[in-house]
Amino acid sequence: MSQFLSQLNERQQEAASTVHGPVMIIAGAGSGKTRVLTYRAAHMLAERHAAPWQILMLTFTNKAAKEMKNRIASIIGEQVASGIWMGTFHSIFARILRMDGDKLGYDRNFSIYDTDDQESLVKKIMADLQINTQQFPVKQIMSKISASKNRLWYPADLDKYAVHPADIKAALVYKDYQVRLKASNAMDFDDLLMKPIELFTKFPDVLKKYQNQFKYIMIDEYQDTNKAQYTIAKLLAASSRNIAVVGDDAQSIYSWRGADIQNILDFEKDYPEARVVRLEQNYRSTKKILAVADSVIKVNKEQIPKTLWTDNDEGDYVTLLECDSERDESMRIANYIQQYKITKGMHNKDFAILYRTNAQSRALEDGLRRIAVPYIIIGGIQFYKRKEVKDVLAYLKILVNPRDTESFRRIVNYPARNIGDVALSKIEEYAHQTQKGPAEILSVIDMVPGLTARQRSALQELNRVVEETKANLPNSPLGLLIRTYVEELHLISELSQEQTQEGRNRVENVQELINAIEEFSSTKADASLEAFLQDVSLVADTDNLDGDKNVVTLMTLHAAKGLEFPVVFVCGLEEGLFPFSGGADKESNLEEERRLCYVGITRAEQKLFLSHAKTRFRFGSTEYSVRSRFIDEMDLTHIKNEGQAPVEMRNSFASKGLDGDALHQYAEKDPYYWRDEKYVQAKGSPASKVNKERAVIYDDGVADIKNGVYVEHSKFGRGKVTSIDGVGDNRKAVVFFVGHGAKTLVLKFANLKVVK
DNA sequence: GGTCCTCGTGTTTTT
DNA sequence: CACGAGGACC
Repeated sequence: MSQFLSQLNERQQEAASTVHGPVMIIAGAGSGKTRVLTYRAAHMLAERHAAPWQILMLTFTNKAAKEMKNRIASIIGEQVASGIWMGTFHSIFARILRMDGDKLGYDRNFSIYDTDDQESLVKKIMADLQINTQQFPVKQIMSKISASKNRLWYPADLDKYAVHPADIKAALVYKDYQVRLKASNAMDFDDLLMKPIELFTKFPDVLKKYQNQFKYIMIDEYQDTNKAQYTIAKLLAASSRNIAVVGDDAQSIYSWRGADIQNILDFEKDYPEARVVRLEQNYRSTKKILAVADSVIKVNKEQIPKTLWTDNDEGDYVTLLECDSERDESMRIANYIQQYKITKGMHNKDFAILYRTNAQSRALEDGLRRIAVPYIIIGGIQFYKRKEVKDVLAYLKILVNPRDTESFRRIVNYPARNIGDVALSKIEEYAHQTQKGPAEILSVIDMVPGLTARQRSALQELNRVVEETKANLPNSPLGLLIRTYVEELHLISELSQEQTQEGRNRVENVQELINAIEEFSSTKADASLEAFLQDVSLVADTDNLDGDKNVVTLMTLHAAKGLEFPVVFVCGLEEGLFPFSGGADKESNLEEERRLCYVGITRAEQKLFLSHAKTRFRFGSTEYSVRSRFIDEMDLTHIKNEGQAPVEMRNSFASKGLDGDALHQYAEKDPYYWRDEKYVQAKGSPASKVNKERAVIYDDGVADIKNGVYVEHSKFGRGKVTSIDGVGDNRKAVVFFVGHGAKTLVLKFANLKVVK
């Protein structure tokens, strides 16, 4: 047994050293499952059971993959670790499809359609098929198609099992949808899982090739796999049977995306010889936090019984906050953060605020801004989904995949070229007739009947730029090439015409995208444009969470899975919101909500806060809410109910350094101010803005400077802050220095240090 | 074919 | 309330 396995407990060792045959690791929250997986891989490599490329590790998020790769690298070295096939199901199988997808009739440069692309395509199909979108909403049809694919159903299956008129329509659309995707040389997210199965079933030799290569398979978060993922794993592991899965049925929270908890419950049926290891010692949380988590989860009927225990301290009580409104909730959370920083010496990055829906973040942000606590929001609107970014990406996609109709449609009239629906359909018609992609028609645009001279010349110019860029693609630095491309397309000048903050942000986002390309091309082994496009199609916001920044983290409970923080706030514990109900709530949905609650609680290491608001602004009006049943299910002996906020605090908005009205005035004048990262960048933190919407507000040092705090100035020495005012770059403090008297200092320049 | 405006609608969670 | 889609007008 490798030396380093001694760093694991007995159960963990068993899981990590059982290399051959099927293994199921039931790993409770905080029981060190990532540790086990990484040590298991390291052990296999160190003992020469396997070469790196024979190991396939599938994770749920890119972030998890990255982290594991780093950890393995730190144990046995970068060189070896980088050879492991590690990534999300989607990214690994996209890679495989790029190599072998040609057998299914796809070009290796296939596009990956995101939800927007899907929607626009489905909409078009429904219009062509004359299906009423009032009666059958596009979103509904889309989700039926997606659900079918996750179940590995083809259009005929959906039709056969239809129980609702919408199912029949969906089957019709689905059929056409697949035809058009293929014609566009494109796949959607679901295809990335479904097509490999098709590939493996139709071409047994291809399956054999990968079976021979991947001698050892490990799957993280197995409870969240869907039918398609399950099937892929089963196919690949069929000959070696060296498959190790890690999961926790109590943390299954993705059934709405087709995840089937049965996959983990039935593992032993599929692999009767499986070794089952249970990891029940929690290293993360205090006894009280675990007890509360346990009291919630045990209400669920459907679960594998298990006892999670810990050697950690008893810990502090869990604090329950009864708030008047979401505004009150945010203020009290912010105040606790401030208080913990001062009295317990904690840092911003030690806190996480978790909520059920993204919409809740607004109010919470307000609370943090009032007392100048820097934060980052994970999720929300994603960088790669922004219009201006998608436009540029669409221009890039038509370079490598000229058959991509959605991308073509997106860019053909942006910037304006006088191409409307009429002209577009003429082009598409011609493309269809000549069996070509729409972007390929550009070079023979004169052949398309019925276009005006103005339209022709605009498209010829577009063609010139596209062809030129294509010609230079193989032998120019990618970043520079794209920069020129964007320049020649006048994309930036188009955006700069808007003299608004919004417009300036857009320009910045485009620049940032180009920076991302440059970074990609200088760091990746496969630095091709195709690889880049594939990569960005599959990134999520959560992937970019970096622990380096000292800021409070705000995110949904879903996004929090797999993470941990010293102090966690789970807020909005109200009936209807959490558990969330969209009308009829079935018991199984409720159980999933409860698991989500369990996930939230178990993110906390030392201290957990729970909160609910008695009134909440929803659907445009203030509604009364009843506190969540989850609170009532909890073991109250570990919970301290703080009740309502003390009266003085409820009235003390103005004394927190920033007056409410002033804040709103400022926000109105410049709504993007708060989301502007430039301020932080000026302070010497040049982090990439990619995926970081609504990011950091203040540099941390500035946030700590408050009334009454002692500070050190390079020239005046020590002083005491007597008042403070303003926001951002204009934030000023009056500081009384011994021997110098009171000075008004602009914090941005003064470079004050807080004296502890 | 573009733009402006109004009206309507909808808000779960994401690879 | 905030945003988008679609309609009317230029």
